[in-house]
Amino acid sequence: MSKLALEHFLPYRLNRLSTAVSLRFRRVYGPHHNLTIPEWRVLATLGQFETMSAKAIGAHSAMHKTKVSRAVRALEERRWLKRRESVDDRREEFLSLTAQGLEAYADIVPRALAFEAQILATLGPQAQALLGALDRLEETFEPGRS
Amino acid sequence: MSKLALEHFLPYRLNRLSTAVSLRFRRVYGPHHNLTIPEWRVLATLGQFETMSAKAIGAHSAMHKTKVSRAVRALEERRWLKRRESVDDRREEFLSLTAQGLEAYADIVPRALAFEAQILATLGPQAQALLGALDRLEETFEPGRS
DNA sequence: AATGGACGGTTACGAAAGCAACCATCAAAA
DNA sequence: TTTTGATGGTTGCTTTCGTAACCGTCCATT
Repeated sequence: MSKLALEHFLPYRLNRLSTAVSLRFRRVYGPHHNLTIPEWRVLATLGQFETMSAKAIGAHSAMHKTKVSRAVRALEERRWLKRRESVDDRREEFLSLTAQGLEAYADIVPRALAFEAQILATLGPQAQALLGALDRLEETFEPGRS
Repeated sequence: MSKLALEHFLPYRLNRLSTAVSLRFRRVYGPHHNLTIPEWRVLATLGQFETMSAKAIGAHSAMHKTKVSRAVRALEERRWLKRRESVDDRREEFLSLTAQGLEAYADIVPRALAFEAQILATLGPQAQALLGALDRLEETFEPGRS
C-alpha cells in the first residue's frame, strides 16, 4: 500500500509556505498593524492604478466581490479611500486613495519591496528558478490572467 | 515614488498559487467530496504514522490544536478514526484510523501522488528548482521543523 | 499528602470568508 | 415605453478559524 509523507507533499508545502510568508509580511505593515490582507490588496491595487471600480479591483487582486466590498468600506472608514460615483453608469463607483491613503501606501511599499528582495536574496541564484516555476504554475492553474 | 505591481509580488503570488492548488486538489478526494483540508491532514498523518496523539498530529501537520480537535471529531463521526485512551497519561488519547479510514486513505493517496506528479511533470526540469527553493524557504521561514 | 504550575484536549466567543439573495441600474428587445 | 435579463455592489446567513478560557490530569516541590 502506497504511503504519502505529508511534509513533502507539494500542496501542503505550498500552503504552509504561503501562510508563513503572509504572516511574516504582516510585520511590514509597520505602524499600520491592524491592516488585513484584503485591505492591503485594495490599497496596493489603487496605489498601482489610481482609480478603479470595485469589480476591477477584485479582478486584479483575485478577491471575491464581497471581500472587496468589505475591505473598501474598512479603508473608507480609515479615511484612506474615497468613492466617486460614476456618471455614465450609476451602479458602479470609482474608488481612489485619499492623501492619507497615498501616504500609507508610500510608507508600506518600500518595505514590502525590501521584504520581497530579502526573500529573493536568501534564495540567491535559486530565485530565478522559483519565479520561473511560479510563472509556469500560474499559467497552469490560473488561466485567464494576463 | 516607488510603486508595486501586486500581480508580481511574491507573497501575493504564493498565496494565489497555494489556494489554486488546494482547490484543484479537492477534486482528488474523489467520492469523498466533503472532506476538508484539516480532515485530510489528519487522515494523511495517521495513515503515515498509524497512531498518534492529537498534539503530535498538530505538530506534524502544522495545525492549531483546535483545528485538530475539530477535524478529529469530524473523522470520528465519519467512522474513519478511533480513539484509545492512554493508560500512563490519561490526558492524551491515541488516535488511529479504522478499517474504513484506512480504506479511504488507500483510495486517496495514489490519486494525491498522481496529482503531485502531474504538477511536477508540467514543470519538467524546473521541478527540482522549485523543490530546492521550497527547501530553502521553509528553512528560513519555518525553523524548528525536522 | 497537599499544592501549584504545566500540559493535552475541548469549548465558547468573536472575526473573517463565501454563497446566495437582494437592490438599484443599465441595455436590449418587444 | 415597457419588460426582461444582466451587472455592480451590499447584506444576511452559515461555516471556518484562532484566541482565550476552561477541565481534568500529571508532576515537582514542599
